[in-house]
Amino acid sequence: MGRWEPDARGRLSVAALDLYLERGYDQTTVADIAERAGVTERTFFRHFADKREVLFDATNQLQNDVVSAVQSASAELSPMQVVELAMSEGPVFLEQRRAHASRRAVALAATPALMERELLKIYGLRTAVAVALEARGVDPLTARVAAETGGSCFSAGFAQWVEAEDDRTLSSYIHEAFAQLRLMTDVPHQPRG
Amino acid sequence: MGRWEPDARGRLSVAALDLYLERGYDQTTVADIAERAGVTERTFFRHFADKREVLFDATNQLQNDVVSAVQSASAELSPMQVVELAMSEGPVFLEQRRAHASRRAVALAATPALMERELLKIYGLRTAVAVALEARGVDPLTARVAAETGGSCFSAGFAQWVEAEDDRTLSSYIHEAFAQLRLMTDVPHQPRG
DNA sequence: GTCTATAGTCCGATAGAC
DNA sequence: GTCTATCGGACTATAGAC
Repeated sequence: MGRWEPDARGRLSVAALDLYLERGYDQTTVADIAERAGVTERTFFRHFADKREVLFDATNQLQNDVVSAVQSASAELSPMQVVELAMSEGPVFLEQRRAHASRRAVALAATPALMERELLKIYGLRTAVAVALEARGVDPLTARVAAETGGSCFSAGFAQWVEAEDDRTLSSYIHEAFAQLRLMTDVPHQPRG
Repeated sequence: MGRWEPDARGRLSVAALDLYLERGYDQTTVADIAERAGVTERTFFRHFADKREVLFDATNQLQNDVVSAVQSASAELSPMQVVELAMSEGPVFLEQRRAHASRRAVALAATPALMERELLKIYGLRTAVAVALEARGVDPLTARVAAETGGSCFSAGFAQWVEAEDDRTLSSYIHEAFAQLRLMTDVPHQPRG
């Protein structure tokens, strides 16, 4: 056993979310978070670049998993099918963390500064998916639109999952959003090739 | 003529973009911007809430115009058609400002802090469009997916417009993104209702 | 227009694990 | 010895309070 309690990073993340919910993001100082986690302010900034990043460890993992899913998807699938598969199978590790995701969503909805960071992360995810599609030989415009709209379906599904109080999986909500998108773009007035 | 040069707000916006491009966002202080605009630091914060907001006057106007277009669209159009119309006709005032939009895009791409704010604004736009669709009687999930994916097509089209060096309109790029989306979701393996 | 709190950076010091 | 995680203090700039 070392000089310090292990997992300072994890304690900082927990303390930060709790405090953001208890008293609000603006009313929480980095010193408050560090104190509750039993470390100093300086340690906080060695683990996290800023006061927002402390809530985004899982989001960073999400991007890795989704991109991996794109890369390992069958070559026979269309770009949109690849995106639907990756966006629904990549985040399986979140299925067991719905309560935490829900509390986190409350903090994000209450704080524009946190929502900004969330949106930047999702934007990074969309961009990474577009790059991964291009690496499969998909042309740039198709890759961009597939990644963008796929990200939209992920966001819409995720938002419904954290708000709902049933037992449905995140994956099922994401598939539902994709299905809704197919229905909506399949309107009678639109000509098809 | 008053005691001060008119349009301090406009001068601050121009000075900020120029400085962000010249020396970078992080290397530019609010004092620098105020000095170049011929006002005090205090005046900057009276016009803009923070150092990022100074680049987003046009984005705020964009939301108003797009929402108005949704509200005044024909009742016979499908939700997706309403969104395509609003997303392509709302931003007509940008057509004459491509050079500025392009310079601004360079600053955003180089600065995550500015990109965060841009994404928050676009998120606000999507949300406002979803609300406007619901006010037309569209069910919430349909409204959300339509607004999300419509926003994606706007972003994809806008990104291509600022990067391109041809004479095509922003509107045409946005329509192209919507057309691409229709093609992509219209794949043979997908069952249709 | 002045004052202040706090975010975030940079310098280095310390102590255990290997 | 090297590597890695902690801590201390000084410092600038943002942003809000008075």
